[in-house]
Amino acid sequence: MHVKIRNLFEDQPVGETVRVAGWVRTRRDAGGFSFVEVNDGSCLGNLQILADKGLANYDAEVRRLTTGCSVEVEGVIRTSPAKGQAIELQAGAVTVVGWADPETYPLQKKRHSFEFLREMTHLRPRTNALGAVARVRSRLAYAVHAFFQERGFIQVHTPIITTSDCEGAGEMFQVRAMQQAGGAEEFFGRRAGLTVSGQLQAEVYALAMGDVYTFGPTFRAENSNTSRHLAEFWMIEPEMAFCDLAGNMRVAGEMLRYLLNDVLVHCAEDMELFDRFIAQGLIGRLHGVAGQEFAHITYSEAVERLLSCGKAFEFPVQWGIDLQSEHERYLTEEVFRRPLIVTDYPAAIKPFYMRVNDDGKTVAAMDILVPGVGEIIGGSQREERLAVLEKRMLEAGIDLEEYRWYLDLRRYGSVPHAGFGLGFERLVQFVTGMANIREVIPFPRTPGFAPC
RNA sequence: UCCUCGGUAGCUCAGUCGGUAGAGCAGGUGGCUGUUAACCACCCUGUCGGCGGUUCGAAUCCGUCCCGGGGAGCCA
Repeated sequence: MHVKIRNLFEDQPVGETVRVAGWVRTRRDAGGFSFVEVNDGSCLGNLQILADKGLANYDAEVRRLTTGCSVEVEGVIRTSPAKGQAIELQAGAVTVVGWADPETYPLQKKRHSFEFLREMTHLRPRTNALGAVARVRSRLAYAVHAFFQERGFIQVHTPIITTSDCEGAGEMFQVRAMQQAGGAEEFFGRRAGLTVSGQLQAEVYALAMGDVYTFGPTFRAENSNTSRHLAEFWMIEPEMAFCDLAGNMRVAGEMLRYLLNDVLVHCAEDMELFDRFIAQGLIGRLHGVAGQEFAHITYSEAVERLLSCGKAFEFPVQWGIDLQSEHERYLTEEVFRRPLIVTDYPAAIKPFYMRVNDDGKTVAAMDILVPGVGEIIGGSQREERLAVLEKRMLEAGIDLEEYRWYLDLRRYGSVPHAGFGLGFERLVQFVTGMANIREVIPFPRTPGFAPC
């Protein structure tokens, strides 16, 4: 049985015989022996293997090991006499499991650009940064479930294939069976697509189970080419019955702070890497975010502030027009310097399901903006009043009959409810400081790009 | 999709005025050393993103397409 290198670093079982398995990161030869650094993905650090000429395959194999080779090593853990590592493994046997021809293996034991690594999504997790991203992403996903499960939320698997377009959420990919290519009847009896949001279906379960959440893949067929958009991404969407906008904001803030605290504790070594090489000062900033309430202003207040700040924006600010990226960045990065919740947007620029405020002009919407990433959460209190919702849907040109099931939720036992969507990759971006969203998902899908 | 900058060796890049390309790293060979971005010596490496055009001659100028960075839109 193999031991995870992470456990060896934690337990430091000096004198014990152990077996590890992983991939060679680098080899250095000394007189009569070699240092082989092995990484098994369990942690950022490599285990230094001491392999001397007494090994049967020393000249034939050990001295030919290069970056990328896979090995099994059995030996005794010792305290390391040299600086750089606390323990090392004195090899009793080194088995080469798989070679990696250095003439053709693309990864070198030096830094590569992320653009270059993106050309090989199948090899890039073998690098320090992408491996760290994978571990942090996994931990964050775990913490998301922990947060909601600890609070009694029920996870709902909303459909991947859907026939309802969550209006305003973006362009849909169409789903068709191959056999219908000739124009035969739709497989599902009507047009279907990949989900752009699980919200509408989450509302169904919220109005039965109370507090629910979804955490699944989401698809947008937009021709977006930016560092923060993907055609396939993962989204977390809690939906809470008997909850208003204030409750929605509270849960969103608590969740983000919980996630940051969790990852700072459990991914400390990986976070150090990001802090040092990806985004200087990252850990300090995240601690700051995790330790205080988020700032909050209404859309109208935001407009006033932008109008009176004296700063010249490329796009003019005017009540009724959606905030531009430059406005959002100015507010969260320069004015407040922390996550900012903007609420109560004009009804005209928001989707039909958001609850109309008493002023009749705004809706109980909220966006959470975060320095460096921008919008990380979008949500709202939902319109629970049947008549108001029907009016909004008609104005939006939506066929009420198609959404009969959605309206039924307001027709029978309607309650105030609210929810939001958290872009999981944007969360990972914010936490790791990675500049491009294509680096925080294992296999990014963007227009013209989906290699494996 | 729009604006803008880029694409040269396996990687990161230089390449002047249009005259057919070179530096570090990587790789190979040898040496040295409890090494750790190891070190020293020598050697190898090119569809200059694709296609077309201008020219005696194009990495260099023009057109077009593809891909990438930055910004914008759409949003999470």
